[in-house]
Amino acid sequence: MQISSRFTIAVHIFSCIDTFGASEKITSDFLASSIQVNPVIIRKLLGQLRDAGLVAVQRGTGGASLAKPADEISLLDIFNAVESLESGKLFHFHENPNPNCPVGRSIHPVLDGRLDQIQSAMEREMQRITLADIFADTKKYIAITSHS
Amino acid sequence: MQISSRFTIAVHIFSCIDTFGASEKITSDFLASSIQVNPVIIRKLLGQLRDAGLVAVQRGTGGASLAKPADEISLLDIFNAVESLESGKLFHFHENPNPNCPVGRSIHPVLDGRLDQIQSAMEREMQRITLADIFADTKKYIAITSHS
DNA sequence: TATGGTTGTAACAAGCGAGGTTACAACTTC
DNA sequence: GAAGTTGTAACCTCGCTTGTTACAACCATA
Repeated sequence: MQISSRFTIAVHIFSCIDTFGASEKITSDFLASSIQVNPVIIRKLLGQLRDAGLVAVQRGTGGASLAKPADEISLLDIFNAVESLESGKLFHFHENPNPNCPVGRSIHPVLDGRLDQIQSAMEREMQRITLADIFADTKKYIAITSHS
Repeated sequence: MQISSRFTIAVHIFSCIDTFGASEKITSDFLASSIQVNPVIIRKLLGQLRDAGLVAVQRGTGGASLAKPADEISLLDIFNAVESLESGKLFHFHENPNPNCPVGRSIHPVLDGRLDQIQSAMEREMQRITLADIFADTKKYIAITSHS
């Protein structure tokens, strides 16, 4: 099962805030047209990002902005905000291994640490990448492809 | 979205083969009772593991066994065998970013590499762990908890 | 060759989460 | 109050996971 597109959509939202935030009001409708999904999807996502302390959203008047400097928001922060994993675990373990079987008893103690180890490797990599990196790359890409 | 339990079930299957393979015939019914899931689930999984060249399954007479030495089967091999990701990608990207928006155009080129980088970190960790490691840990755990 | 245990697979169902959509109350500025 | 926006409820569809029954194909052995 793939990780849901909420994650890439969230990054897209941040890139829009950075690119257009100075000149335009970043509403859910504006974002919806860049991302091409329903505005309500965006609002729900912005709600998750707000609850995680990553964005500020203006009620009534409208508009989203960063709640922190870009280099203090990592991809892991975003991932954890929008991808609420069951009890924080990336891997879904089968529920009822047979406790009367030696292997059934041992599978959890043996595997749990390994699964954490794998998940940690992924999280470490996500933590190393911040929005500052993404914004820099986006600026570079837009500059290269626009001065034609 | 969590990774499906097929992965942990598959590892459980291998542990049973290693622990009981010498003394018992490892049928889908036997495995089903240790894992406590339906035998048909096991047969489908064994089919995927067989197609990936990881196990050998006897038709008619029944029984599963390793198709390779344990230290030549990594958790990544198992993961790829049972968790068929859409086009091999861990992250589901939103389908239609707006090509008329600078950010919509750049989000793919900017993010794709980063996502691959994260997925690679996870895969590298999975590749480092082989069934030989799991089997050794299982033996250790069973030994410790059985001589009471 | 007939029997019994087993695998492979089809067919279906229930449950869950993702993603979509409409609708509307609550809010804020003008 | 009007206009634009957010927050949220309610509902839908779709696909995937997991579970289940059923049965043909298979193979060793009696």
